[in-house]
Amino acid sequence: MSITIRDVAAAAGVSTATVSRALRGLPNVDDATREKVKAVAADLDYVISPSASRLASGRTGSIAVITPYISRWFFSEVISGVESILQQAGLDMLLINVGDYQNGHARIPPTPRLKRRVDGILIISLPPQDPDLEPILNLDMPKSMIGGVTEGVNCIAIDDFLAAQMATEHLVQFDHTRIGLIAGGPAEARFVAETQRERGFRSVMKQHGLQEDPMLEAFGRFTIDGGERAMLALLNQADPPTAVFAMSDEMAFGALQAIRSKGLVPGVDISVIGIDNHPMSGYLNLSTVAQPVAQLGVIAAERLLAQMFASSDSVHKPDVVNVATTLIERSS
Amino acid sequence: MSITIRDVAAAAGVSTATVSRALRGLPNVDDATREKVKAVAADLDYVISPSASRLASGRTGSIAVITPYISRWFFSEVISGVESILQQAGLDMLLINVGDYQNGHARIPPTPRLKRRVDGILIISLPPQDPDLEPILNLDMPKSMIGGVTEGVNCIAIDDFLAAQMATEHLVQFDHTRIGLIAGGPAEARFVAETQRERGFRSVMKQHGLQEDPMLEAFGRFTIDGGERAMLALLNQADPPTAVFAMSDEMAFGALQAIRSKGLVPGVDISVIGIDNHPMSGYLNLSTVAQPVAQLGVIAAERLLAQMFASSDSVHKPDVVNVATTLIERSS
DNA sequence: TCTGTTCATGTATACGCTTGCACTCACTGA
DNA sequence: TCAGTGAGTGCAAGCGTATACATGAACAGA
Repeated sequence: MSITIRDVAAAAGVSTATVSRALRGLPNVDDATREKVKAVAADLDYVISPSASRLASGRTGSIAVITPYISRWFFSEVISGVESILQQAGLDMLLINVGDYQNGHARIPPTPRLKRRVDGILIISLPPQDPDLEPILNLDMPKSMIGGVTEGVNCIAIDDFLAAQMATEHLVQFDHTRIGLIAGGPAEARFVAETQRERGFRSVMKQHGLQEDPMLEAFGRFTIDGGERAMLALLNQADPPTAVFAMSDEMAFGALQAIRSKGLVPGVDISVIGIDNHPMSGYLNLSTVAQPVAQLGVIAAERLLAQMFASSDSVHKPDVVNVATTLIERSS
Repeated sequence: MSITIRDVAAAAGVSTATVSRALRGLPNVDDATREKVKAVAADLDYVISPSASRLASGRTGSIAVITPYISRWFFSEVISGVESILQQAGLDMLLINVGDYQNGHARIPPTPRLKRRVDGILIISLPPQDPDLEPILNLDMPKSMIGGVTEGVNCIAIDDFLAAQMATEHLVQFDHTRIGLIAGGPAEARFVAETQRERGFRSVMKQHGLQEDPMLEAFGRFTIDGGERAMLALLNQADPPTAVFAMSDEMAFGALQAIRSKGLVPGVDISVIGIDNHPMSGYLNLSTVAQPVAQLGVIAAERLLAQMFASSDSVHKPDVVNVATTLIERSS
């Protein structure tokens, strides 16, 4: 019923081998032959059967993107960047949301879905303690990871340590001494980025001889709501902070809201700075450390492709790429 | 090198046919045999080769999700909803961004990527005039569409006409008479939703005998920036509106910003209402008509699955499902 | 006892392509 | 002239599974 490579071969008067080579752009095909085959294929509206091609060649032509969220801003931006590269390369993207169990669904281990199904894996910000992470890393195929520096894997991230330092330093330069921290969650459930940002924060505090007060630290779960609750908790203390570093802009948005709800003015009564440069940050006048989020996805995808198509003799050494961040000063 | 169904068959002392049936849960397999096969398969760490399975069965086990954007809030929410259902059903999601050319990439027609590659297609809000739409609709496989009511296709959407009426009515009830409209773009490049929302707006205006002034209408491209520019254009007129209906919350955010930048207070000097109930809307006190975005994706995916697994005798009639919306009154 | 039925299982082919290998032929340089 | 070369092409063997069909056993009913 559906037309196959044999139909094309017959119509073009060549063998199926030649059709296959002609359509895939392989060398050693006469130009005239190639054009004829292409014309016939187009005429017959023929498309290669991916299943057959994959089975015969052993290549799946698709790569898995593993992410804990799909719709959160950071992740959707990264995914968008990744997709643009994969589309150009003609690869399919298999998007796997491993965080879906957080929405009440049963957790489906992703490893079996990967084994014979993809040629490469791109991991977005999985925390090192994620139970799925190790089996994934053990799979023998090219990998690229965004945000979580891991031994032996091609990693790409901003320098979270530095970004946190920039943010904290910015607050210090306004002579703040009681500086609060809105982190994501407790240390035992953190992304690598969180840990680094905390370290950056503490290093600047220490450097300036500022006292770190556990009472000035709260968890915001990387959500707006969480940031608001965290900020309220900080504000409701006897001696609230005069400035706050939030590990993400979205948590900072919540913090701004909390501050206003107390009748205070961000940037006047309390300073707030985040990390991301979320599209809303400009409208909320939030100071932040900008990171090129979609670009992270683009670069990670490009490096994954480089691994996949690298000639085996060009020794591949996994390493870490850091992308630059920029301090953006606004009125908060 | 990699282990096949034959290895499992040999190890379990049965034929490959039995292994295939046992692992896929087909009937007419002895319980003891099935358990043994499963145990052996688990022991050997065997997973079915999707390529081979697809080739032999003719089913691809994956569905295409076609979208004009990935990272915009509405679309990422929908995609997230779709993914959760597909993951449960064990189907792969092939995400195709047909709007990528807007980012300067060459437009890659999606149709060839669909033909032998997927068992079903889920389309998110493609405008009817999109050149890719017709060839996609002509493909002979189950389809489900979100947001664009189209003949012969399973569609799911909110009642955009009604939603716009609710929004406009809300403004009218505050005795506004000069009501502006921030639409997405000009009529010749519109999503179906836009057209419906415009009709809803005009119907209420007409119903209350309010004059529609072309000078009170602007295009915001469904972005924050666009909304801001549109609102500024409206405000810079001799006789600016006293209230504005924006077709999306994100454009409304921009409008709020523009209003404040003119020293005016939203909800006091000028009322604004949007559609979506974006997560930021609460923080910006934006009145809006809420739509269950992720739910749209869930329902569309479920209905697509229903089509795919429907017995052929159960006559399938494509139709339109409307999801309820809710007016949310805030101070804007 | 015999036939018909159902269930459990095996046999063997088809799915549509890729690719190693062999072949032809024109062309080169000795 | 002839071996050597390399480009262009065809042949045919897989790739790993699904499934139509065949087989055999167990069992029921007459």
